[in-house]
This record gives sequence, C-alpha cells and structure tokens, in this order.
Amino acid sequence: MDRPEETGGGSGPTRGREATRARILASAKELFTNEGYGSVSSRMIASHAGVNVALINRYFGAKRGLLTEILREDGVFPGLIEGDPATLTRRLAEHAVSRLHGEGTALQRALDDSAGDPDLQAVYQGRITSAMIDPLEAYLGTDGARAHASLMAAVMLGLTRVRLVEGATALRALDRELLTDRLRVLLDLCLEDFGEPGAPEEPEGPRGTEGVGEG
Amino acid sequence: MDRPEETGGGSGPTRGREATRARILASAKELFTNEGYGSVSSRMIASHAGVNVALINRYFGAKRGLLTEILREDGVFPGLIEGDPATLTRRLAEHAVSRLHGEGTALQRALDDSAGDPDLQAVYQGRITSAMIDPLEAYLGTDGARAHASLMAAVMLGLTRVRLVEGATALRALDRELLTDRLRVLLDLCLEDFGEPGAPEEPEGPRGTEGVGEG
DNA sequence: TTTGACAGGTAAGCAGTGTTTACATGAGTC
DNA sequence: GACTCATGTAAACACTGCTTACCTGTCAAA
Repeated sequence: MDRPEETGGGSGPTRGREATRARILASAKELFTNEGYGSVSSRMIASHAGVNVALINRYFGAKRGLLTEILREDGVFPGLIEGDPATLTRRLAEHAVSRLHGEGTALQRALDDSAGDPDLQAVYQGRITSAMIDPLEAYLGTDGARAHASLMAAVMLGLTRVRLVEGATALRALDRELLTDRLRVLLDLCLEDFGEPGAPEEPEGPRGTEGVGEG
Repeated sequence: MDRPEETGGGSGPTRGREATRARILASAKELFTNEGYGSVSSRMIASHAGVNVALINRYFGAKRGLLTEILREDGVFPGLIEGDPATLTRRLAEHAVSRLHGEGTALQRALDDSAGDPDLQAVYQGRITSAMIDPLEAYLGTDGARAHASLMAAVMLGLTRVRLVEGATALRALDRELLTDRLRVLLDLCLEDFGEPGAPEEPEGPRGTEGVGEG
C-alpha cells in the first residue's frame, strides 16, 4: 500500500522500497562505472549499497535487470538519429569518432570495455536493434531501409569492436576531421541503393574500383 | 569412471601425456562445436574425454587455453589475405557474406554464436590483431596502412556483430552478389588515402553541416 | 490495546563455475 | 628393494548468480 514514511530529513530515508531500490541502482552505476560490469558481483553491489544480496534479485529480478534499468535512462544514440536527414551520417560519424576517442560518459566507456559480457550482450542485443537499427530503418523510410540500417550499424559496431580489441590507436592517431569525413562517406555508401540484381553496378562514389576480380 | 573409448586413430594409447592431451582437445572441439563455448564447462569436457578435470588445467593452463589451442590450428581468415592484391577486398567481401549466411565450419559458426564470452573475447582480441589487422597492414605495406587495416577490420567485425545481435536477416535477404559488391566497395573505400589534414575536402557525397560539435 | 497481516529485510544455502591442492599410482632407473 | 617423477585422481577452494525460509517493524482493523 502507501508508504507514508517519506518524511525524513534532507537526504531521504535509507530504508523502504524506493530508497533501497535507489541505493542499489546508484551503487551499481558507480561500481559498473569504476570496475566494469563483469567484474562487479551482486554481493559487491549489495555490500556497497549496505543492503542484502537478495534484495537485488527482489527488486531487479537479476543482475542483468540492474543493467537494463541503468541503460533505460540512457539512450544509446541519444538525439543522433532524429534531426536533419542531410546530416545524419555526419552526426553518426562524429559520434563514432567521439566514442573511438573514449569520450562519452564514464559509464559508457566502462560498459564499452565490458561489451564482451554475456549479460551486456543480451541487453545490447535488444537495445542495438530497438534503439539503433529500428529507428534508423523507420527514419530512412525508404525501400529496403532495414538492410541499409543494418549496414550502417555494422560500421558503427565494428568501430567499437576494433577499439575494444585492438585499441584502434592508428585510427585515433588520424586527423580527427579526416577520419570523421571518411566515416561519413562510408555511412553514406551504406545508404546508397543496392541496384538491380544481376545488373552491373555503376560506381557512384569518388573512387576508382581497383579490386574487381571475380572469385 | 568409465573406460574411455579411444578417439581418433583407433589404435593409440588411451593414457599418457600426448594421448590425454589429444583426447581432451578432441572432446573440447566436439563439445564447443555442438554446444558453443560458454555453455560447456570444464567438467563436461573432462567427463566427455574420460579424464579428470584437473588435467585440463594441467595440460592447457585453463579452459581458455583449450580454446587458444583449438584456434591455433585454424586461421581466422585462412588464405584470404594472401593472394592477388587486386582481389583482396573482393575475397574479404565474399568471406564476410559467406559468414553472414552462416557458412564456414560448424566450429566457426558455434564460436561466432558464442562470441560474447569473455574468454572468446580475450582470445579473439589477440587473434584479430595478429591474424587480421597485422597481416593486412603488412600486406598493404603503404603509409598509414594500419589505419586502413583497422577500418577494414571494423567493417568485417561489424558485420559479424550485426548478425549476432540482430540476425542480419535483411542483409541476408539481399541478392548475394549485390551485397558482396557493396561490401567490396566499402572495403575499397577503407583503403583509400585519407588525404591531407586540414586540406579542403573535395565535394563527395551529400553533405550539409559545417557545425562540428562534440559527440 | 491487542491482534494479525504483510512489505521489507536477512542469513543461509543451492547449484553452478573455473581452478588448485594434496595425494595415489605406476613405470623406469639406480 | 628404494628412489624419482611424470601422470592421474578426489576433494576442496573461492567464487558466481540466485533462491529459500525466516525474522521484523509497521500499520490498520478489531
């Protein structure tokens, strides 16, 4: 029923459903940010929040539920997909470069580095589709938009991957504007029509096709 | 425990260092192929091989060592990077499309699906660099080759990622030749010179903004 | 005031995991 | 026979996420 005990001092109650939930959430966020996801255990979170382990599962179902809750507040590509269509790929490119350079919130960085964890995987699996590919598809609205959206997502995700796996030092050493622009062109290319099956493709970009071998 | 059947050759010893090592390795490979990596425990492998759990760690250091050993026999991109430079991107594109369609060995497919696991992550971390980016860099040999190689790796890895996370049904529904060629063009674009820092860029794609904000 | 329901909180335990330890065994050698 | 030593074994260790059975403080109805 109602919980009329909210009349505590300035810092709020330390017990009660909402207070406990909030403390767990705050502790989880802080620990994930500082230690990554995989290396933070339920018991660490509980201990940091001054709360029993079982409450994590009571209030969030599981450790993964905590992650979902934390990510729910935070859009994956906030404000990037909406906006002027003419600058979409530019904005995405800038975002990608920014993430490549380890910018963004500390939490984002930490979670990027934990991206291998099965839980993150599972949560991202839904979010990447629902917060990136789906909106891109709807945003483009064109025929076969989903394939284009998927390709763009591939480029974006691949960059994260390379950063995670190799460090991407060579890319980060590049002139930032040059890299951004190259990514923009890549993303633009993802958006171009695929053409007719069987028809020879007309190269549209500013590029000479060199590797036209048949395999 | 059960008396284990001899694996492979048919007449080898079932005990002794090499025989035991081989049995563990064969069991691991079979189980990983059928069940994925993460859901196969050390005890399952040991039990399947008719061997004590501790021997896995004795002979391979850890479960991860098993994976490393299994992958060591198998190049990530076997025979793709070597060959006619003119057809490199074409071959990589074909390979990517092939993997997108779930082709390749059963083990490759299984490991692709387990790609989230931290162990796979860690092992791939080394292998993607040493078996893909490094050779690509050396192969290209050009100035700033590593950045180009990294970009190409990003596209390749991103496709795997999208398949893992979203299924990539839209991409797989595309005409295969059209997709392959689009990927080839994308990869070619990864190889093109980045130009001079600060140099005015040539008019390429549809572009709109001058506002270069932080992402 | 007494009573009883119940949300909120807790200690302990479950079923796993990867990994390590201390010990047994069996073959080859001095 | 006694010694060495690689090989194999059983049992634990230190964790993990998660669940169970129980306690407790609050509050509304009797």
